[in-house]
Amino acid sequence: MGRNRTKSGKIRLAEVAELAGVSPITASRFFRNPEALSLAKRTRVESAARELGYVPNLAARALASQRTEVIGVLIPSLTNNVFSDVLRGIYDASENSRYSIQLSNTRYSILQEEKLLRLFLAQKPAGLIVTGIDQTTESRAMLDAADCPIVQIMEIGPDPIDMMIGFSHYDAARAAVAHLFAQGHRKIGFVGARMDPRVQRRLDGYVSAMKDAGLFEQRLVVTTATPTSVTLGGALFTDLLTREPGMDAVFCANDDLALGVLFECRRREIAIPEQIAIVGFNDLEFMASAVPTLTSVRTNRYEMGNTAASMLIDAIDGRRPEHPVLDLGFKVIERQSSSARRSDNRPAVSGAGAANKMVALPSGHD
Amino acid sequence: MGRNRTKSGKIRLAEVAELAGVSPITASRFFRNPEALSLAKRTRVESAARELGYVPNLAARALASQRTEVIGVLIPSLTNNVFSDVLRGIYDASENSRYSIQLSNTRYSILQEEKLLRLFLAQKPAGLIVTGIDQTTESRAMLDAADCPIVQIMEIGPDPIDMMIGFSHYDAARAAVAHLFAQGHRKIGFVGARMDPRVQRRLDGYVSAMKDAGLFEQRLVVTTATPTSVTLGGALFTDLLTREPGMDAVFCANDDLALGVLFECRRREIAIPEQIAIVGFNDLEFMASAVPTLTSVRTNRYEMGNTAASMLIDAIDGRRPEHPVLDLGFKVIERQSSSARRSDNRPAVSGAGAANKMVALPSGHD
DNA sequence: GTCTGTGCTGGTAGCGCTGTCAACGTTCCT
DNA sequence: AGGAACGTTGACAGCGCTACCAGCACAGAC
Repeated sequence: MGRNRTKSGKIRLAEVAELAGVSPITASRFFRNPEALSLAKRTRVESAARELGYVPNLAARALASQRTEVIGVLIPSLTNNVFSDVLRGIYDASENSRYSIQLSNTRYSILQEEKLLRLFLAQKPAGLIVTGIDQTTESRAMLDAADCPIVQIMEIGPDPIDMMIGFSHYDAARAAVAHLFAQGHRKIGFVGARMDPRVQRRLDGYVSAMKDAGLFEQRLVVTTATPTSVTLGGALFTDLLTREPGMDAVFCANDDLALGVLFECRRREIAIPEQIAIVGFNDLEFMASAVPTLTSVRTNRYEMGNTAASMLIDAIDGRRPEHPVLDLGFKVIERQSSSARRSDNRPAVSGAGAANKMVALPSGHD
Repeated sequence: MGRNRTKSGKIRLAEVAELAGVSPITASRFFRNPEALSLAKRTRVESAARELGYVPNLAARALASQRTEVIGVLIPSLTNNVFSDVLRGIYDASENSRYSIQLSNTRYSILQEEKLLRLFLAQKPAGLIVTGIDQTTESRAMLDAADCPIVQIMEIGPDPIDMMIGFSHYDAARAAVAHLFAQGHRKIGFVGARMDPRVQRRLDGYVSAMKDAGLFEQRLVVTTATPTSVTLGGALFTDLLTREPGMDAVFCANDDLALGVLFECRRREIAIPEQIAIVGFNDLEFMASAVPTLTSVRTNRYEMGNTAASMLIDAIDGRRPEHPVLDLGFKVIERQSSSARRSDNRPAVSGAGAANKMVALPSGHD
């Protein structure tokens, strides 16, 4: 056996076929569509492959079949822990499939995204996951013309390219503000960093809610293009406080900023929520643990990535979902930092997040 | 032109060659080793490729050349933000090279690692980045036999497979404990989660430092196999406090735990650092922003990933580094949470981390 | 003038696999 | 009995690229 090995010493499909006593093409079929083989040959090929430790050569397969088993993923940031949750979901879903993930970082640039898209598309990916709904016209054209399934993640909007999974950042922000209104807050500040399209839509949601209540003032909004950080949260909050000392609540575009605000309040001995209420966004793990515990808008990041990859793989395999657009919703998780009145002025010793009251549920339009 | 396009409509090398008026093989050389062409042909091929928008077919290239331009990366976790920094470094370094990254998650299982390694190696990667120095015997054998450069990251140790970049977690932990000793602390607790090999070595460093000082007691150590979180930090600290109420400092195996301890202290109204000092590990961004600011051991995660990928790419291209083992060291960043006496009993309003005093520098053995 | 070496170029022959289509045997129907 | 239908199998011909080696022109050495 193995008398005609490839020079690299690797086992080829031909060797497996020879050992199994079938033609190479039959052995090939075993790996792609085992049901097409008779039970006898199937077991023969299987044991031959196992015995020889055969691993298919993906390059040869890709070349011959004119398609790859690669799912391209375009995300804007590797730093942001929001995306690490999404990615984990994607990788988990891909793990038991035959598809592998090819990840690229657009760095929040739609031009960079366009460039990467061109590169990806040239390699004929099996599927594509792209972030958001803001692409260049050129990118959009390429995606529309692509002959593979595509999922847009992180948010939902009109006119999907193919499939779409996310939630309405606009509605989520409105819900957060509505929650603060319900607690009696009126002068609600907005703190935002990076200002990518999704943060922008959170700002839009905030603005619309404030305007609806006749409470909007431009000086209540502080934003920057700088990437987010805890420290930045403190700095932006300081800005906001200078502009509007009478502020009674802050809605932060993400949880890092909210933590920064919390610490800054502590530095300034501002009582939370008595003097200032805080609401964050994303509901990262630490929010339930902070003192006081921090209210946040929970988003289903892992599920988003996981479902996106599952839907994509199903679509690649010809099982298109009934509903190509999936709204995963959000929840306002109400905690101490925004409760109308604290039951006890000193923090509870009992531990964090004992009772996370949920306020607004699933989501969006409809 | 294009009279013999491939059916998929894609431009092939042959088309480029035809337009440039050279043979396909010459055009091929242009992309692999442009210096080998005469200037005239080089410019002709270049403009032909640009004009046609040629993108090479990587599958065909891989099949013909018997090697891929893929760098395999094996990391134990996608959740842990320590790895997101490392990954960012890796992706950044790969971005301007012709290599692409293939990422897989071992989930802290060396058996899973072995399985993934087998898969990777079968595709003849151009290079490999693996986490840590604890592989199965089988994995080790495969890696030793692999005919591509390999970099081990996150820590350094004896007997590198090929290249290695990281720092001594053992020494870093000893330095953290030494810093606490220097501040006058004696009953120093250890809080650790997940207990992967690197956390284990931090514990070992802590134990040895404590034993050297004759201060080690088993009940000062609280660990769990549970993945780390801020909330867990509070819970483990609570445990520790029950066992040893007289404790005057805690060394946390990572910053999330440290933040959890900080919040738990706040809940219990334990003054930091007067009653208990805190030292974390990794120096994540929020440590400088917390109130009080938190001492931590700074590790060069981005640089580790970035340098690892750069070294690897250089090695693939035949430029092996002078020193295959690189110790990136660490720094104990001393902040309020472990200062011997606070200049002012109330936290400074001025903002965080104004003066990060560095204590122990670079590192390890030398 | 012949020979050797160097720089550049091209022809040939695959890399390992799969798409396509034809062919076979068997069953079931008319 | 003849034929259609199905399930199963195999032969052939590439996929687009590169390794290998041969060949050419030219320069310098003898």
